[in-house]
Amino acid sequence: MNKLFKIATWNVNSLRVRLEHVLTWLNIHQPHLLAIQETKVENQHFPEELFKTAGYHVLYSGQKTYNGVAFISRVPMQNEVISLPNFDDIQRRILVVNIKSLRIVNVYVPNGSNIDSEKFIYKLQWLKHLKVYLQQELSLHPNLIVLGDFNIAPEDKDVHNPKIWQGKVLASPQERQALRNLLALGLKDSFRLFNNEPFQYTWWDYRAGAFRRNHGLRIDHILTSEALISQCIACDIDKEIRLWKKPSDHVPVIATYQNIS
DNA sequence: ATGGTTGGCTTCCAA
Repeated sequence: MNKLFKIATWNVNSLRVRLEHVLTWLNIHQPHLLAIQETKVENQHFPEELFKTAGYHVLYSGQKTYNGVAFISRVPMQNEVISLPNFDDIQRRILVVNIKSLRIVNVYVPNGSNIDSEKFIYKLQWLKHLKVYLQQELSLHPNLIVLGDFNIAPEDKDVHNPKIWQGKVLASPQERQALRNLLALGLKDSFRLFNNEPFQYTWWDYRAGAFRRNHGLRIDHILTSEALISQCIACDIDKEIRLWKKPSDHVPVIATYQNIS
């Protein structure tokens, strides 16, 4: 059993607008599993048949206009969870599945707007409840992967201009502490297992030529539990597709695992 | 360069 297992995350910023991109990207990369965020589509309108025809299994949790998460998979999945326990929330931001021996958590962490806002308080609350939930998950499922749009740049080297971003939403000390609290449960930032270089981003603002200037942030992550680390053999950002016509403002992150049974 | 872009059943809000 040395077959490689590829898992990706991608905030598509509207699945309906990005449908062709997603199908094309799946064809090129052939991941076993893709976790997507910001589908912005209600369940009744999810393009399920299209993915099924292309040979994929799908699971989704969506709402009108905002948020929404989904899994697209080559292999069957068992849906387990679609909301954080003990946290009353109508926003569709989490989806959890079992695939093979893996437990996989897809998250769309709240953006937080700015640090003086109600939305920021909601973001920190959401992350606090996520931590409690993941602690419980890890005790039951050691082979855990948590991936998605975390809306947090872990360190200054994940930010194109740390001076401008200092204390701002997506890079504030409170958010970074919340992310460290998740990592302290026994999770690793998979990308940083293989690449310690700065200027490696997953999101660029649509405005002001941010991509052209590489004015980005690394806010999309794949966290791998300690039990799985030795099986994680690569983690890469697919920056190129930000050059496609009408791209999402985020690009995919792909992790490769070996010996998954 | 304190600007500007995208998506959404839109005329402003969220990112």
